Amino acid sequence: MRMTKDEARRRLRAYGLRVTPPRVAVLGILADAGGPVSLTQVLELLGDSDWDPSTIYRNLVKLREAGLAPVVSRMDGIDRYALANNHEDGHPHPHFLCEDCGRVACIKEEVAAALSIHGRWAESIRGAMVQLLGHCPDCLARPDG
Amino acid sequence: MRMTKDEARRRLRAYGLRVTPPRVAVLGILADAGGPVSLTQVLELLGDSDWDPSTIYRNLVKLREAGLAPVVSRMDGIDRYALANNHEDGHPHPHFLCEDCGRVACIKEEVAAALSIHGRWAESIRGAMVQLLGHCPDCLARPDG
DNA sequence: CCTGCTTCCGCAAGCGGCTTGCGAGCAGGA
DNA sequence: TCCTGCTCGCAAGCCGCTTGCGGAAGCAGG
Repeated sequence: MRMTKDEARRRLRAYGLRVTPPRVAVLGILADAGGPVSLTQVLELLGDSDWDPSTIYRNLVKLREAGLAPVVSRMDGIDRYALANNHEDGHPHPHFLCEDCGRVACIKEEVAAALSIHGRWAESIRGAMVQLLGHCPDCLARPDG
Repeated sequence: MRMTKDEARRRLRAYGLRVTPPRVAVLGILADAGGPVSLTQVLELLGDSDWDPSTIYRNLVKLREAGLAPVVSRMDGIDRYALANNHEDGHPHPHFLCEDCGRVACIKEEVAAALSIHGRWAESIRGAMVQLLGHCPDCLARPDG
């Protein structure tokens, strides 16, 4: 999932954004993560790079406004971003937040396939962001769950 | 959905909780609301009664620990409480948060019926709290949506 | 390379919702 | 009625998000 700095610069330009060091770094992190990441997670992954948190925050906002990194999950009130990937953008898949380990997983098939809904809420539900809160398979498997 | 003060006192006793004025008031509010309410909503509904917010918070915690008012939705990271009602407790139904009007609705039938899942995530999903984030039918119907 | 407009960055502060420590006060059983 | 332990009010703190402001940097055009 690696992304070269040149690739990052190219993408930023393509979306009409200026190229700045933190912006390139954030893009790289989103690419490496391979899943939805929150502002806090980005900050942690950046680690020792002394960029101001508000700078990273504003860059995430910019990236999402430009369409380069939409918010794919608002689970628990925390916005989580992911790189826009050609496919699966129009139809964001459900996400699962584990209350034990805090991991956010993408539930692509299992629920999405079952959402054949009728009635007053049909349109709302089809367009909604589906979020599931519970215990993930790994944590269920742990004896100390 | 009204609940008399005596009924509230009786319920508190039955769950092993002391009877205090704020506790009775909170119970009454949960009963009147008829839907999931958050700490903030309880405070608003209490209005001019000058109880400290932390008191109400702690009472909600107590009520949920006692099993009298479980958290039925953690949508957007905000805990929402509802009175324990004989039925439908073991199988909490999905909730829908409207991004326009902020209303939380209970989606009893439409999604729940469709959740026949197989595979690695089956158990997790069956036990999970289902949350949907989007635009409710009413807001979709408004022309200025 | 230099200029100048525009955007971005760092700092600092603030907000909303949740949470807790502490001492005074009340509920309720002996 | 008294005593013990739960509860209340106050104050502060935490966490994640958000914004105002002045100085710095990107980048298009000369």
